[in-house]
Amino acid sequence: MKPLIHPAIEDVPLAAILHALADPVRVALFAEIVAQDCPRSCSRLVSVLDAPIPKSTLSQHLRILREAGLIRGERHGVEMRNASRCPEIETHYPGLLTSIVGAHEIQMDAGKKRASRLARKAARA
Amino acid sequence: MKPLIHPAIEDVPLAAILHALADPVRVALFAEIVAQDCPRSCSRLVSVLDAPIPKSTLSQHLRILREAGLIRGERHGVEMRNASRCPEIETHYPGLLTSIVGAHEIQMDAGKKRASRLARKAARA
DNA sequence: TTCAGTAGTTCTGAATATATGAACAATGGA
DNA sequence: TCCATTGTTCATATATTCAGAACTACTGAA
Repeated sequence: MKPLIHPAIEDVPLAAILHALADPVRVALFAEIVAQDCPRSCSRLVSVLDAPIPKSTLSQHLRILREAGLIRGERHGVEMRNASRCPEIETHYPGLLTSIVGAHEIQMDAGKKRASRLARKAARA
Repeated sequence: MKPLIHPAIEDVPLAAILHALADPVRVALFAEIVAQDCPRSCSRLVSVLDAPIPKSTLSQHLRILREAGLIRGERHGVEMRNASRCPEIETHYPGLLTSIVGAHEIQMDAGKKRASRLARKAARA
């Protein structure tokens, strides 16, 4: 089992941070980790996703978030706990993560509204 | 010559916006377009990049920015003028682009400082 | 009108990245 | 020890991206 990589924020190119969050699954995972104050295990994280994903894929996604400096992972026995590194990043790139997570929530809300509009329309027909 | 695609912001997934900006060349292009108040032609844009890139690559990068709703392109005679769509996006995702462009500038400054530190070190040796 | 030059675009194959099933490693009980 | 649980790594099929070559579209000059 290879040791986990946690780069210093100043060593992470902005492109890597944006790339890590430029994936619907990964923003959702990150937003959940940020929202909860206690670290989340991988298996608990899957449950917040719309569609279930294979665990190998989840593992890769979390590695990308980790190596982009966005989360910190710690192995506790058999499970892996994932915590956000927001405060560190906030000092280096003020407002960046807040606005991205905010945009993600705006998008989720818009999606819900669209879905319920479609549902009402279907119910009338 | 295919017509240019300019999607409505609400139809662009957040992932597409972040993906478009998750590339060093594309953020640099976008930051330049945002910084200038008058639209920039493709050829003028190349000059702001550190390394010159082939025009086919530039064309693809600008298409990605366009289809992510970030810029608006207009053909004027033989040239293509690229303008930012920041105001529209700002109303939909407040603060998003400001903080990303801001982060890009922070990164550029850090890069410059690092370079001049290395230069001084080399001069001493 | 034809030609040459300029500014971008599209096509295409090679290089690169991503997703996932299968095999594997690590830990904690029974 | 054996098994269940959690997650990682490997192999490979699939998808994306880059950049050279060929192309389109427009302009001005002859």
